[in-house]
Amino acid sequence: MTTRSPRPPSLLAQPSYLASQVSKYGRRHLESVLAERGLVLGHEAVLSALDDFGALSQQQLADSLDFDKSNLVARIDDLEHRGLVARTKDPADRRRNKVELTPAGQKLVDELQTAALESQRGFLDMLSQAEQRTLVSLLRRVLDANDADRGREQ
Amino acid sequence: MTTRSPRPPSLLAQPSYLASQVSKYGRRHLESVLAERGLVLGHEAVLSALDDFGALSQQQLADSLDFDKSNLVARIDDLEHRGLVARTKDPADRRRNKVELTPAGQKLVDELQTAALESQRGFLDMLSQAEQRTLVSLLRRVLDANDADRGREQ
DNA sequence: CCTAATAGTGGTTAGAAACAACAGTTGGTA
DNA sequence: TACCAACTGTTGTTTCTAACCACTATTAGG
Repeated sequence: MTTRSPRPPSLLAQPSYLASQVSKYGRRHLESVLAERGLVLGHEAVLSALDDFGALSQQQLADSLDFDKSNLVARIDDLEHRGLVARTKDPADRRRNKVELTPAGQKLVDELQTAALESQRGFLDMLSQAEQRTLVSLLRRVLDANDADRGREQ
Repeated sequence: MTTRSPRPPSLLAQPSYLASQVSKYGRRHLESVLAERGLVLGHEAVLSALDDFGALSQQQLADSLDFDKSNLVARIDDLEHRGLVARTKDPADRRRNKVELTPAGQKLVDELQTAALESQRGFLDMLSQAEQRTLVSLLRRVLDANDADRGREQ
């Protein structure tokens, strides 16, 4: 029985360390789901945003996901080459690219939603449903407040 | 007033996405504190572990921090070159390196503890003290359970 | 009309994380 | 005692996240 060495208590006292390590586990689960389909986290983020909001420009995608716009180019290239999204010049403003899901992309998103949900099982099982809701609610408040700060200073 | 674009609701519903983005903000705060001292997160993790536990082997450090042992080598090299930790062969088992804080390293850890605490302020201020405790408690339970799983399967 | 701002692209850099292969060392056992 | 398996640290490689900068094309405002 090789029990893990305990983590340093001084790190466990830091909320950001806890969040980081928890998300590390969540990521490991999710990445295995995505890897089966040749995707990485950035791909899922783009697909989810397009699913939720419909067609967006690359800049809007970057804003929505807190990505740097330059880092989106390659992700969108990948998805475009695989026929999952379509990139077309916006005739109203020819600087903009309109990015939208193709039918194949929409189909994949729907699959991913359920697969992603399933993959998170076993990762939060130790909490009751009520506790999971509390956790999500607290994390959302932290994220929202920090997003608001970030939006203000820009 | 350039308000941030909203995040995709389907991602906000995923606890691991929330944890990841929250830790991203926490990391940004902490990194600025560490960067002033020429350190990165991995350095702080090593220093904290040695502060909490005293001398450890590199393998024990890796286990405790959930790092791959190969990724620790360079971090410890850095700290050693700066005289913050000492690496000595364990005479009882010459495969092992005993890694321990030097007085300078101990002094830096003490500084970092307070600076890190300070840096987290403004990041969690929107939660009451009780809510912060709840958040930490829930995250710890998730982390502990996943650590236990991981320890078992290895 | 000119200038500033915006949108996308390309390139670079640093760090996190995972993995494979290897040498030296140790410990158990045949 | 000699061998074999396991462990420890090291090196190297690869993938992904993230944060920049510079550049071009385009748009919008004064």
